[in-house]
Formats: sequence, structure tokens, C-alpha cells
Amino acid sequence: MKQETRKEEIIRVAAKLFKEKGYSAVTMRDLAKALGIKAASLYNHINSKQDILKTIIISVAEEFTYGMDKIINSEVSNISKLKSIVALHVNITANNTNGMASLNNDWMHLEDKLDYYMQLRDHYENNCIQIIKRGILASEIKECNPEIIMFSMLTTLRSLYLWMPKKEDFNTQDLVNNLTEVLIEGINK
Amino acid sequence: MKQETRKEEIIRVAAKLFKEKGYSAVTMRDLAKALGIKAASLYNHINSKQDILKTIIISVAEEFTYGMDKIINSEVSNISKLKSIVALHVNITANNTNGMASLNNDWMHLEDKLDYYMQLRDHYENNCIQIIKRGILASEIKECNPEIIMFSMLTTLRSLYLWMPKKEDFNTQDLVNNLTEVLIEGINK
DNA sequence: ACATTAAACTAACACTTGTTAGTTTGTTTG
DNA sequence: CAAACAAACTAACAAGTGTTAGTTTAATGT
Repeated sequence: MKQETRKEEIIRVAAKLFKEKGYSAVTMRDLAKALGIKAASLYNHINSKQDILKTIIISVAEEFTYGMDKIINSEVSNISKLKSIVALHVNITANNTNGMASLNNDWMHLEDKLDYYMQLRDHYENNCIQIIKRGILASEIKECNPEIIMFSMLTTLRSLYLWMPKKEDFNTQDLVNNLTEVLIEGINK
Repeated sequence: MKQETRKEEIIRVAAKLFKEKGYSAVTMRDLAKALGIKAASLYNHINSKQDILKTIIISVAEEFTYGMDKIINSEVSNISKLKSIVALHVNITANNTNGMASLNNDWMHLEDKLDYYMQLRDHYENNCIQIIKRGILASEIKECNPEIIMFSMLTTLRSLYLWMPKKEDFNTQDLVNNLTEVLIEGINK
């Protein structure tokens, strides 16, 4: 296990605070206090508050993009691809619960990286809905509005960060299985 | 149609801004500007920024509480009750999209009303999970983890505010039907 | 032992925050 | 017309904001 740098520690603690109160409500003095130092000392390690948010959100967003690109290019049924999407969300959330909170709630404060983020998100959603539409055409999936299916799936998966920390008795594989049951078997034909 | 008072207008505009940037990132000067007045003038109508948030969130939360109490006391099947919950969310969200955003994202900034809010939320979730558990016992609902079913349903329904404004081609009844199909038929036995 | 460096510190900055006090303006009511 | 009122205004406040500059401290490598 690689030792965490001070910069990484700052970003990790920032993500935790951002989850609890939101980016705008967390001050640099709050963050410093949580680390046991003075606010000015943070700037030996990071460039700006904005920069912390960018680092947190963009890295998670790129993980999703990378994961989705692998899924869409795999040679399996569309239903299997949807199951892989469930697993992708569970795994990323398990490794970075707090980052998921920022991604969900504070993306609008990204400023100069906002366009890039929205591009990644659109790309992701376009791939997702394409899988669903192909699944319907291939009679793997119920004749149902594909946008509603995607909305229902993605909002549930995106909100996992709220819920997973409270349910540590689930291992991630159990959770994937249960979510697949609820989210996918229901639309299965 | 009753004429909107100035206070109501302020709260309505505030809810819109809170949805876009979050409570903490919206300043009283932002709010005043959106209304075409100076920040100090707001205080002829409202007591504090806090008070605006309280008004927005608590009124929506109480609507949910009231709606849920009616549902749980009705004499219908548990599946029907779940369908009524879907309709409850769609209707409240249709009437107060921006308020739903604050409820979801800014409840932690409620301060002295925080305890009361969390009490309402717990009450709501307890009722919801009870319906699901009874549905499973009565063999109306699949043998599936009730907490996951509730989590999936409620996070989807709570996120409707993100999505309904973009899909005005749906009337609310269509939306209720489609969501019921995706959320409930899947767990139906 | 000495030079280097990582990482903390103090002090201060320019600006923004929510809010108050006191005043002005225009409209409604007696 | 005069009184009352709703709702805007200007000016200012104390506290808090992100950030910079310059300095000190303690550990590391030669």
C-alpha cells in the first residue's frame, strides 16, 4: 500500500467535509482545522480551493468514462452490460464515497472545468441509453420508455454514496446482486 | 388564483436560486438582484436567510408527511400503496420542483429545524419500509431485501426534480404510469 | 556539521458575507 | 388633506472569506 502524501490527505479530508456540508459551506479554515493546521499552511500543498474540487470530481468522472468505454466495447448482451454498469457504480462508490458526493452535488461549482465535466457526463449518458435502446430492439428488455429506465437506474446508482456507508454489513458483491435484482430483473423480458 | 405576496415571491425566487447553486453559494445580494431590489430591502419581508430555507424545506417535508399518513391508513393492497407513493412524489415535485432541490441538497443547513426535519424523514421512511415488508409477507412483492427496494424507489423519486423540468412532454399521469412500470412491476410477484 | 527541504507558522490583504438603522417614496385609507 | 403603511432606498457594521508574503521549525541527506 503506497503511503499517502500530504496533498492526497488534504484532498481526502476535503472530500469528506464537502460531503457533509457541500463545497460552498466548507471554508479553508474548516479544512485546516480538520487537519490540525492553519489555513495558510494548506497552500504549501494545494493551489486553491477550486483546485481541490476539480481534482476530486474530475478524477471520479474520468473513472466512470473509462469504465463505460470498456463496457460498451465488450461483446456481451445488453442486459449484461447494464449489470456491468451496476457493478461499476458500486465499485467506484465503495472506493470513493466522498468523491461521489461532490460529483453529485457540487459539479456546478467547477468553473473552468465545468464544460469538460458536462461533456463526460453527456458521453456517459449517451452510451447508457444506447445500451438500453439496443436491449429493447433485441427483445432483451421490456418495451418501456428508455429515458425513464435510464433515469431510474442512474439516479439510484448515483445516490449509492448516501447509503453504502450505513450498510457495511453488505459486501460489494452482495450489493451488486441485490441491486441487479431490483433494477434489472424488473425490466427483464 | 390567489395573488402572490412579495414574501412568497422572494421565497419562490430563492428556491430557484438555491436549486441552481445551493443554499450556501447564494448570497442575499444575488437574491435581491434576481428580484430587482437591494439586499437590505429583503428584510422588510423576511427575517433571515435561514428563515427562507426553513420555510422552503419544512413546507415540502410536511406535505410528504401528510401524504404518507393518508396512504398508510388507506384500505388497499401494499402494491397499491407503493403506487400511491409514486404519485405523491410526482405530484409534489410537479408543484414545487425547486423546493424539492433544497430538500434534497440543503437540509443539513437547517440548524434549529434540523432535528424536526430528520424526525419527519425517519417517520416517512419507516412507513415506507413497513409497506414493503408487509407486501413481502403478503406475497405481493418479491422476496428481496426491503431496504434495497426502498432505497432504489426513494432515491429515484427524490431525484425527480432533476429530471421533470426537462421532460415537459410528459403529463404527470403518464409519468406516474411509466415510473410505476419501471419501479413496481419489476418487484411484483 | 552543514545545506537543503518539507511543512508548519504569523500577520495581513482586499473583498464578501448577512444584517441593522434610519430614511425616502409612493400608494391607500380615514 | 392628512395619516398610515408598505416597500423601496443609502450607508454602514462586524465577522468571515480565500489567498499571499515572509518567517520559523524540524527532519533529511551529504
